[in-house]
Amino acid sequence: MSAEDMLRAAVARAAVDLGAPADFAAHLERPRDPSFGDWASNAPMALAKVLRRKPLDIAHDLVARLDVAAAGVREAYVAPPGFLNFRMAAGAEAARLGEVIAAGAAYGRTGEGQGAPANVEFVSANPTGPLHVGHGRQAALGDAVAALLEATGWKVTREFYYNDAGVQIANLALSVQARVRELAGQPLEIPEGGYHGEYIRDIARDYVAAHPDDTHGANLEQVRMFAVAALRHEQDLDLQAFGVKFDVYYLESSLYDEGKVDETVAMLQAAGHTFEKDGALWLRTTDYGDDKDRVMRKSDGTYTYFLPDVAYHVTKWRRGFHRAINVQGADHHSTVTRVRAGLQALDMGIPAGYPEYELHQMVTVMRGGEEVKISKRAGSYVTVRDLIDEVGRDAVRYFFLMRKSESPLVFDVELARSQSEENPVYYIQMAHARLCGIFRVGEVDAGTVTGAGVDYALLNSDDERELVKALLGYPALVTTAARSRAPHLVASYLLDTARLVHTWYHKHHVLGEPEPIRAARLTLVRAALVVLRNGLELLGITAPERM
RNA sequence: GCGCCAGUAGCUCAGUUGGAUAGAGCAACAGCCUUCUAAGCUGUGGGUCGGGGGUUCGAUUCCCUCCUGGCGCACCA
Repeated sequence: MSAEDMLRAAVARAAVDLGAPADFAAHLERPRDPSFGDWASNAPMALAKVLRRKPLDIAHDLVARLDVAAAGVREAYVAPPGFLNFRMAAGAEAARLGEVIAAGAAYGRTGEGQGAPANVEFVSANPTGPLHVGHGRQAALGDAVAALLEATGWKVTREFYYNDAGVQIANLALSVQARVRELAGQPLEIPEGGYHGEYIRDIARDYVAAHPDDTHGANLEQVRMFAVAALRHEQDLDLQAFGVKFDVYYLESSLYDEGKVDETVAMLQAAGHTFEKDGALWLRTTDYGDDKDRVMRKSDGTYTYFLPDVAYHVTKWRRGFHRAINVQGADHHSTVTRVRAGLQALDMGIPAGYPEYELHQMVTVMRGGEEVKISKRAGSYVTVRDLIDEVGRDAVRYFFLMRKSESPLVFDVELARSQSEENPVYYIQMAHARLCGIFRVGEVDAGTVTGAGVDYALLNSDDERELVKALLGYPALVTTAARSRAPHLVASYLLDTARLVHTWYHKHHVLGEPEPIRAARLTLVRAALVVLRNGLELLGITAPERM
């Protein structure tokens, strides 16, 4: 039992003695201001109502009854308006650094998910163009959310859904065909809703080279397949450059090929939630919270996008993913209610909140102080690879993750480049590299630093105590970030912790100090390295040993 | 008009199940390199947490309402 748990239990025990309900759970927190001690509890205020007494009176009674020396508490005192503040004995908290080191790469990981399968779907770009910055944000976010779930005990599958069927792909095929014909000397006629990007011209050229027998693009199906394959390959290269790996690529077309779309329609009809109107087949999504009913099968006999979406999520459920998280742009939020409604209408026992959605706001790209309008159709573009080439993979990852997903993100390309020296990601990496330097310069084998025999009371400066507290708070941070699917909390934590490291590093030396101090500080350094490395790993950012 | 998201320091943003004097980075100003990386450190100034109600011992946090901005409201995805 950790000191924290012992302290919490002791407070609860004393509270029950004073008449609190037997199941009273004491809340402990790290006070923002160190002058309020190392731990604080609001128990007296929480108990004021049920005990019908003043918080301060309760607080004094609690302190009188508390026996917390065993938990490492040096001093327990009352602070208005009714807090209990605890100051820990010297070294009481630092004594746990050995656990951090022993856990190593596993430090911060929990078994909360119990190995249950979880599916994280992200990027899922149509194969109609290269990945742009919006996809970049989603790639960084989805990968980090997946990593957070893995760190908390889920068996994660990273999945990419290719919308390789439907109207957009037809437009793509026609656009490439138009460029092929242009190459053959015919006038350019890109269809309504077609794609104008330069990359379409490249694909057309490659197509003609690969199919000299079809210089006019007469075989539209062949053009389509060629274009989709080419763009999938491009997107793979983008993802590779970004260091994102998927376990499953799921093709929308396979849902049609395998009859899953038809099957879903039949199931919905059998469940009795459909009706026909104006020559179309509708789903009564209003039964499940939608504001209007939705067309499933258009009057021309083809399906709307939402039906394969439902069929696709049925496969997720049947593949054993009873937890599914979809990372999507907020501009798709209208699909949430619809997909869930479709799954509910199947009456197959899928929970109402399935799948979960992590929606992120848009990315605006600034270049030269002006917004770059992103339009696939107009061909105005900033690709993920452009960004990585200019700013570097680590910085791109960090910038995409440093804000909560609900906030819009402005990515000023030139700013990210010009400020690279003051970039927060370098600040964090520098903290890691500096600490590595201590082992390197001192010619100390980090593996020999385990904390054994160390006098932790020597780590008693304010800087050291703050750093120790931050390191010990890492597992709780990971748990919180995973539960709320919020990698930005990790980014923010790392920045704070790196600051503590730099401050400490500046004030305290390790090498050349008397042996007991040197040993204690080396232990602190190694524990800090473990945390920085694990945190950066979660975000998909490297932890360089020297810079 | 309806729905979702946001509004916190000059700028960009954090703020963990409601807690104490609301934080960080950048920018501004003043300092610090003979010692493990100055890509660093120390200090100073900077706020009507969009407005107004409500719940609470206590609200940036929860509820209501209004204002502003973004996104979405297809037999497109």
